[in-house]
Amino acid sequence: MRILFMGTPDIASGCLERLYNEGFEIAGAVCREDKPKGRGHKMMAPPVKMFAQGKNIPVYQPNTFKDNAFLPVLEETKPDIIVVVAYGKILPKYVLDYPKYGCINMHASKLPKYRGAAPIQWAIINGETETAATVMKMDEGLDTGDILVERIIKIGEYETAGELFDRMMCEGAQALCETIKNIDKIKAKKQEGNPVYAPMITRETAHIDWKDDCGKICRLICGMNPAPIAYTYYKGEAVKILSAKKSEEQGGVPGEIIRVGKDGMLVSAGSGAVLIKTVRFPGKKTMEIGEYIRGNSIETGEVLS
RNA sequence: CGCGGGGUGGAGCAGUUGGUAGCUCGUCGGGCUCAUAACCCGAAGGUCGUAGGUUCAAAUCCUGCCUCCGCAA
Repeated sequence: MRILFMGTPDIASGCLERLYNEGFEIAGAVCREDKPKGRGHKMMAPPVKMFAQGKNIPVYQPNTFKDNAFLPVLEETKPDIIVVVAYGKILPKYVLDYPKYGCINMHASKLPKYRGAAPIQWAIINGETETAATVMKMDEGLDTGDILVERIIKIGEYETAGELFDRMMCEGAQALCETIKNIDKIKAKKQEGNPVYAPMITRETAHIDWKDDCGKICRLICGMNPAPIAYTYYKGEAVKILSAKKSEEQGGVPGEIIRVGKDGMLVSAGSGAVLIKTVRFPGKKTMEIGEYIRGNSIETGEVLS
């Protein structure tokens, strides 16, 4: 079984690593092109490329699939199956049809919920108590393929997107292994239920609306961690909030800082309040509120926006 | 050449008209208290990132280097 792997970010790299360690034959790794990233805008190779290069797996970074542009790679690698994890581009039909076993995709949600770019984050933001690592047979739609393997994952109350990502990577990789090993026996199931889309997370998604319920705000904070990080404005400066707990305390207008102590900063919400524990002020590193107030001050009564 | 901030006792910070290094917390000792992460008294602990330069004198001005971080993508 020759596998052509397609994926770009960490979660894809983790799955590729697992497949590699399981001994599957990886004919090649396809990922998006290098992009200028980080401080100084240096060109950075995506995680999948980094891993593949370390294992001497051929890396392909096509800029387009139009007009059979990818055909030479398919003919060169001759995959029996293509495994896709967070690749970031739509595959045209000629690619989907090329391998004997078609293309399978690991998607980080319990389909048909959270089809799209940011399933993990939205599952957390919306307060789902469980999600899944789902492997489906790809078709031409966006995450609309028939389900092959589904591994349910419980979501903890204050679980961050980062934590869920890690577990998703494990379960997802496991699901992929199961699928590939039993590809002949597995019966695909149609997705059942109403689809829900998980659009890309933008900067605005991470902006806290203090008129929301305290529980929702906390979920947003968890769902936006470790990226892009939920934020609010304190005296005109964007302050990122890494962690917080909900509180039943009432008082003040939404966004008003009720009190500040070493256990955190209590901020009034639309209903209830939020005890902010970890923050990052502009130019500063991430700090617990208790640490921050030793050398800096936060004024009670200010209203965050 | 994307923009920007910082490296000062264990932690977070102050300290630019250059001239004895300070604050909050923590730590250690003691006291108070039924008791405490609370309070009071006291103590220890800093080559001010590094290499040079200017100067009678530099944490503070100039230059190179190392290094950490934030934003934007």
